[in-house]
Amino acid sequence: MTEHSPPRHKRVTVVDVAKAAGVSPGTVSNSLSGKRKVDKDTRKRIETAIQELGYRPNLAARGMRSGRTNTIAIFSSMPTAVAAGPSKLGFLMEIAASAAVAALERNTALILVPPIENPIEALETIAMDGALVVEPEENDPVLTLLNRVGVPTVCIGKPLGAKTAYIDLDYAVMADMLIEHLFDVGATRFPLIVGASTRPSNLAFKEAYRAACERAGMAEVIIEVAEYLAESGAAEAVAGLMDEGYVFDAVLAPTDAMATGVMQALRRDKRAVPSEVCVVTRYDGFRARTEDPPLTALNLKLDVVAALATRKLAEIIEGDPSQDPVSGPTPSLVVRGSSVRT
Amino acid sequence: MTEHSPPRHKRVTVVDVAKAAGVSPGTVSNSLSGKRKVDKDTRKRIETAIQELGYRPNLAARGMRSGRTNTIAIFSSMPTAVAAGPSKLGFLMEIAASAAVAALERNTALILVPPIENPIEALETIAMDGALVVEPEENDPVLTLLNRVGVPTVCIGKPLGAKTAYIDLDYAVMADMLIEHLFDVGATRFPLIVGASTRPSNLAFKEAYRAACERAGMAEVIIEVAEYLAESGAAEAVAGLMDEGYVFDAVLAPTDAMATGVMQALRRDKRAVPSEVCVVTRYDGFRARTEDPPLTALNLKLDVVAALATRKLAEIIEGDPSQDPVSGPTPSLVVRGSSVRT
DNA sequence: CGAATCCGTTAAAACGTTTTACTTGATCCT
DNA sequence: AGGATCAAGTAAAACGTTTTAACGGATTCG
Repeated sequence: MTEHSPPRHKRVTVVDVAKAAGVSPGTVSNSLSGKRKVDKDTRKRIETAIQELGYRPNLAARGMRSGRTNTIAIFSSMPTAVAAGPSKLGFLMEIAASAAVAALERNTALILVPPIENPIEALETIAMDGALVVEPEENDPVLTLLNRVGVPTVCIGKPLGAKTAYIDLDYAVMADMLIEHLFDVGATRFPLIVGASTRPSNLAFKEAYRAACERAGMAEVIIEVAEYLAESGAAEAVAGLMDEGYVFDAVLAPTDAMATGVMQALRRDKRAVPSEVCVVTRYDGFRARTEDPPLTALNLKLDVVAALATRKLAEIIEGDPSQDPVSGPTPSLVVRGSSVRT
Repeated sequence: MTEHSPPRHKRVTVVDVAKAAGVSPGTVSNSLSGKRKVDKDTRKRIETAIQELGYRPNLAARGMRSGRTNTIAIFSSMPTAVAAGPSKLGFLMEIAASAAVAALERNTALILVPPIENPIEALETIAMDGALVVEPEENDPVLTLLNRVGVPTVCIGKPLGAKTAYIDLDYAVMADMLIEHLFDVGATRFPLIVGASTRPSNLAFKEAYRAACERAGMAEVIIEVAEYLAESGAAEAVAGLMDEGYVFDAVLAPTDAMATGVMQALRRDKRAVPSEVCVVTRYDGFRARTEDPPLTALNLKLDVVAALATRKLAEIIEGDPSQDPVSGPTPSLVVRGSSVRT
């Protein structure tokens, strides 16, 4: 267009290909999409014409005609997460990365949508067939907007205050796995250090922990820590416990940043991990792996979660009206040095 | 919209709006785009019609007509990075997150493209006006493909073996900042632990280190570590140095994973950081921040880098033929416990 | 043998915008 | 007053596909 030297090749279109192959554009389209039968021989001619001319379909045109954009968006609080520190970022990104792969396998592109003041504007800016929302908050504004506008949506983690298909991450099972493990390695008394918000995972952990205490006749010690000061908050909490003379032989700290804080506090008090105190956390991210000793955690199989979500979304886009939740994969326990003597 | 007994609302189009406002479709278009003057009064009527009908433009149609998709892609080796561990992932994602924001500010969506066996296929699947490539390798296949097909491209970090616009990350400056800092805090002898590949950053660090040795009359000790075993490789390297009786009071380990390895080795040998040995690294990511003590590093201002890259790409897409590199922001030193007594 | 079915193909209609080339009436100069 | 400029708007073409309805010819069926 604006080139001064290069004689801009006009775009090669399907009609050019059709001419070259001596057929009609419709046939080329059918050959490409496979929606209708086309003769072996003509298909070959079309194929070679495409090669020769270097034809590449115009996706916008295709999208307009078919009403599909072959694009899904993932709404993530990424930049927030960048600020919030790498563990949340890691979580989001592990999902985004896997979702991108899963989407591409379905010939779909994944758009990264950062959090925005005015999400409605994003919808007029970004073409999408559907949306993925990662761990929506209660009455998530983005989610309600998507619903209102009628964009097919799948949440990862159960949305509170909105009905939408979602991948069910069973926090209760996660909690039980970790708690069982602690009992298995001989723990008899341990507090739960948990986020103070009403986020579903927090609630589930509290409930599971209470039930376990009930069953085992263990004293209940739940400490709620404001989420935004996860690390230091947890460290203080544990330090407080020790000051009070509370005796414990393990700590259950589902949020990994809090687990890091717990480890700091223990180190400062010269409590050996795991010989004196075991520590376990939920998300097996960077923090868990690089602690010293590394932390026992759960493999949440986020790649599977992302793939499931992407598939479900594709189905809804295809017209499947079912809004039923899909259960996520069962996590597996990754036993590390923080809960077992090597 | 989402009704289950769906009396499927036909899409509201620009002609519906035009009818409602008593004008022609063209005028609606002009009003929306602002490309031509339209009367204050009519514009208002159009505005209200849009509100009333809930009109939302069909981006595919718009894209087809205008030849723009308002979409850029970021090619990243993300899943590879997931596998490679969180520091590389963090680096990529910090950039992706910021690029997403910068793009959205330009009414552009950012597509996350995972690495693929057959990148050519991605181009027929994903509509994009341009592409961002993060730290391309030498003769990067994706990059050459993009160039061949004529997709406007901006690299982050200088591409070797391809001419494309890029954001120049000045590794030499980074190296000098770290080296100067070490001298400033009194270091007199330190090795360089560096990746073995020909990646530009590795070369720049080696060169800067050599020059500094020359200037300061310091013995040159460069240890190259295979990148894929960054952490353990670096740990072994440092252990080896200590075994040989090499005396040093600091370590320059630009790759953060290697810095982590260095710290491990020092801990094992009971060398106190920073009192006996200072350690510095380049990327101020999660690793640097969570080491104990946390590592002195550089704030690379990746958000600025991403914004610059996005802007440059937009300019090229707009038709600016200049392929000149854009210099990235000057990093700033983040001094932490690993190089200074608190 | 005539009717029905099937197969591969095609011409033309759509998809929803933006842009181009024209209109129309008003305002401006000398 | 007569032409030129201008402002605001319009009708229609164009963008590159996919899809629909129709078509001729071959095959099958009764």
